[in-house]
Amino acid sequence: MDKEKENTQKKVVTPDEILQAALKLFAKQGYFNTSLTDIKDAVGIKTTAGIYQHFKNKQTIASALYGNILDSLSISIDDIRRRNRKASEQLREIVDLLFKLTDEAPEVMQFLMLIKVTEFLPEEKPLLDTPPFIKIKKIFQNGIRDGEIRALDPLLAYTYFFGIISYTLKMVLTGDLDKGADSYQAQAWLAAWSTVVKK
Amino acid sequence: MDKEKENTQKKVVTPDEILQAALKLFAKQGYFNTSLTDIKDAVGIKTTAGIYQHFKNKQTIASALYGNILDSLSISIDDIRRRNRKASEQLREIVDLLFKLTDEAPEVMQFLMLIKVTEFLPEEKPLLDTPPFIKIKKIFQNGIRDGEIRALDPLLAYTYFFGIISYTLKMVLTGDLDKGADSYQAQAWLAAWSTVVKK
DNA sequence: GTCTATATTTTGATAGAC
DNA sequence: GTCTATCAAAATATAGAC
Repeated sequence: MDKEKENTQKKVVTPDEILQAALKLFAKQGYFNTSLTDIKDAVGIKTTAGIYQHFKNKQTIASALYGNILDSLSISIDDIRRRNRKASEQLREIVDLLFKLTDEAPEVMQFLMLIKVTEFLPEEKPLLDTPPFIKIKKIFQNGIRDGEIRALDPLLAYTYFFGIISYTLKMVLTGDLDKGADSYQAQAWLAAWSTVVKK
Repeated sequence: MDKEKENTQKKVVTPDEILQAALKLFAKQGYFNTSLTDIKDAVGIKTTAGIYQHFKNKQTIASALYGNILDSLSISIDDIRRRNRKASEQLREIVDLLFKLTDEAPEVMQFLMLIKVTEFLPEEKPLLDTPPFIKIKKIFQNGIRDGEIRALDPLLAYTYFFGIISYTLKMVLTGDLDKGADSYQAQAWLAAWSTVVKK
């Protein structure tokens, strides 16, 4: 019995606590392996009924999480694009952000990169059609237009570049690569950038 | 009612029919979104009881599928390694195989690349610890030893190379890239190989 | 706004007739 | 070896007391 709030009565729970707990559980064991009972245990209330005060159902929790993560990412990318002009600089900062997130908020990155969201949120847009990724694709378009990136289908440039970046992060998240993401960042950037740079 | 075998009585079903139907359903809608009822409908028997004649439970079906796919892949890779000496040639043929499979047996590739198998088969080894992928990693080790591939951690070589290949295939499987996989093969190979080749 | 208690539904799974 | 019939378990979800 190493539960923190054992037998205390009427613990008060906020929507954000629920989201945090759900994120951890979804990242660790997947959406379908996580029941509302698991979530209620994690936030320390006695029944699942408390959850329904804040969220309509389990899907809504996942949807809110997905939305929050994409919003936050979108804002970061806006900021990066504002502060940098060259595609190489923008991509470098995005890579920096993703590697940092992998070390500091792995659950967020698991949700973003490992989990197939459309499997439990069929209403949601596929990842590539969401604002942050639309913006990233735009960076490749501009990079090609400006001659920084070699002439090829922008979507393929995106694919090669993020193939390397996201597979590296995936290997870190799964533990197949056993050091922190930051250990691999410099090399991965070089490898990824070299696939698209105009020489 | 466009069901083929409507109202015929006592349809006989083989284990392989069940596996094929399950593979399609798992690939299309995911393991957890696929019930035994879905599978029984797909194979055209009247109740789920018939399935239990051939498989102990739902997990066993997925496990058999996973095993079959890995076995088949392993055999193909053995064959490729036997017929080719250089790492570049071996990898080229493996890439060829994977792109062909993506066009000709997309469900198999979905199972292999898009589905997080450990989520519903917790007993199974992670993909990278299975024979076919152990052999692929070996190819990178040998390539480095022989000076064909530049000196770097073999697992990173694997990561960069297959980052590009598998992300490209993933984009095809999800429909984000809208032509057949074979349209992208030559370019993807060049991009992937260039990240590891010794120049 | 959390609690007790319960309803509802779905799904995985089995027993025994044919 | 498929069928009918049924079970058991688990999970989502709700009603109403406090």
